[in-house]
Amino acid sequence: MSLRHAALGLLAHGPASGYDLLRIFQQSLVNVWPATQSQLYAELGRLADAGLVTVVAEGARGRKEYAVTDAGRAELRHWLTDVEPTVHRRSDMLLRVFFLDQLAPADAESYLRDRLAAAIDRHEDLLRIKEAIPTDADALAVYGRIAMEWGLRFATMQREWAEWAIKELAKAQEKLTAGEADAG
Amino acid sequence: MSLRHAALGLLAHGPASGYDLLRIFQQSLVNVWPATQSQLYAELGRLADAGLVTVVAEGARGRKEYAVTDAGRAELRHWLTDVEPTVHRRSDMLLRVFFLDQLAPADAESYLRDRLAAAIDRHEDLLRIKEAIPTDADALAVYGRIAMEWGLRFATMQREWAEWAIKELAKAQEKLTAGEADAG
DNA sequence: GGAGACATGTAAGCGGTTACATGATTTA
DNA sequence: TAAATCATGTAACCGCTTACATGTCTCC
Repeated sequence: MSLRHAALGLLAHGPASGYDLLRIFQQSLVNVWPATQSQLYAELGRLADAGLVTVVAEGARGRKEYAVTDAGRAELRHWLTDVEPTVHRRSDMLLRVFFLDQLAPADAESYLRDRLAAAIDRHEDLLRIKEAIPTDADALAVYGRIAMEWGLRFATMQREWAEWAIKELAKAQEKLTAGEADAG
Repeated sequence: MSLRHAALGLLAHGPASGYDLLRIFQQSLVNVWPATQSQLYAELGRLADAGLVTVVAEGARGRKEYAVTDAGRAELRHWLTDVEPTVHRRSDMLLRVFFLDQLAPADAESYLRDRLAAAIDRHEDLLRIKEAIPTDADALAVYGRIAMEWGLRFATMQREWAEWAIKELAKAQEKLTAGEADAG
C-alpha cells in the first residue's frame, strides 16, 4: 500500500491537486513508483476519508488542492522509519533464465545479449535524464540524485552480469561439445 | 501473466503435479517467482483448459500429474524468445529515499544504514544457499547458478550504493551546516 | 489411532491497469 | 471556435495474497 505513502510524501513538500501529483508521478517518480490517474484520485479520496490529507482549496474546473495533515505527517514518518521496505523478488527476466535450456544455445545466448543491450540502453537513458535534472540543492533533488545513482548502478550491474553470463554459457557449451566428442 | 510460463517451464523438465510444482516454487523459484498454492492450482486448471498442459496420470489422494503439450512448448518458446521481459520500476525502498528529507538527518542516515545491513545479510544468505546447491551440470542447476550470480551482484551493488549514499548524505549535511555558520 | 505429509480446491479482498465518461478553461 | 490542456471521476478486469475447507495416505 505504498501509493498512499507516495502521495503523502509528495504532499509533504506542499499542497497540490490530484492533477499536479499525477504529473510528478509520471515525471519524477515514474522509475520508482508509477501511478495511474484512476488510482491516484481514488487514493486521495481514501486519504481524505482517513484524515491524512484535507482539501485546502477548490479552484477552477473542480480542482481540489490537498494538504497533508498532522496525522498524515505522522503516518509518513512511521512508514519511513518503522516499516521495513518490501523486497521484490519477482523477475520474469530471471525466470526466463531458468528455462533457457528449452532454447537452442544460440537463442539462449541471444536472450542474454538482449539483456546486455537493454542494460546499456537503460544506462544511457538514465544518464540523459540525470543531465537534464537541475543540480539544485533542494531535498527532492538531492534525494532524487541518490535514487538516480541506484538506477545507474543497477544498470551497470545488469550489464556486467549479462557479459559474465554470456561467457559462462560459452564455457558450458564448450564442455558439452567436448563431452560429445569424447562420446563419439 | 508469468506464473503460467513459470509452470510451463517447470513442466518442460518433466511431468509433475501441482503439489510437486509448489515445492519447486517455494524452494528453487522463491527468489525469482514466488507462487502460492491457490494460485498455482487455479493456473494449472487454466493451462489445461487452454490445451497447453494435460493430465497424464492420476495417483493417490486425487493427485494429478500434468505434462506440457506441443502447444505448451510452443507457447513457452514464444514467451522466451519473442516477449520482452518487463522492467519493474516499483521500489518502495527507493520511494522512501525521495522522502528522507521529512526525517531528522540522523534518521535518514539510519535508514540508509539499514539498507546497507540488509544488503550484507542478503549477500550472506545467498552465499549460504549457493553452497548448499549441488554443482550439477544439469540445465536447471547451470541456469540456476546464473540467476544466483545476479542475486549476489545485486546485493553487492545495493551494499556499495548504500555506502556511497551515506557519504553523500554526510557531505550534504556538512555543506548545510557550513551554510548555516555563514548565515549565523 | 494419531500425527504429519500429501494433495486439491474455493472465496474474499486488495492493489493495479485499461478503458470509459464528463466537463471547464485557456490559447492560438 | 476549435484544439489542447486542465481536472475529476467510475467500472471492469486481472493477478496475487490470505484464509478457509476438505480429504487421503503413510508411518510411528
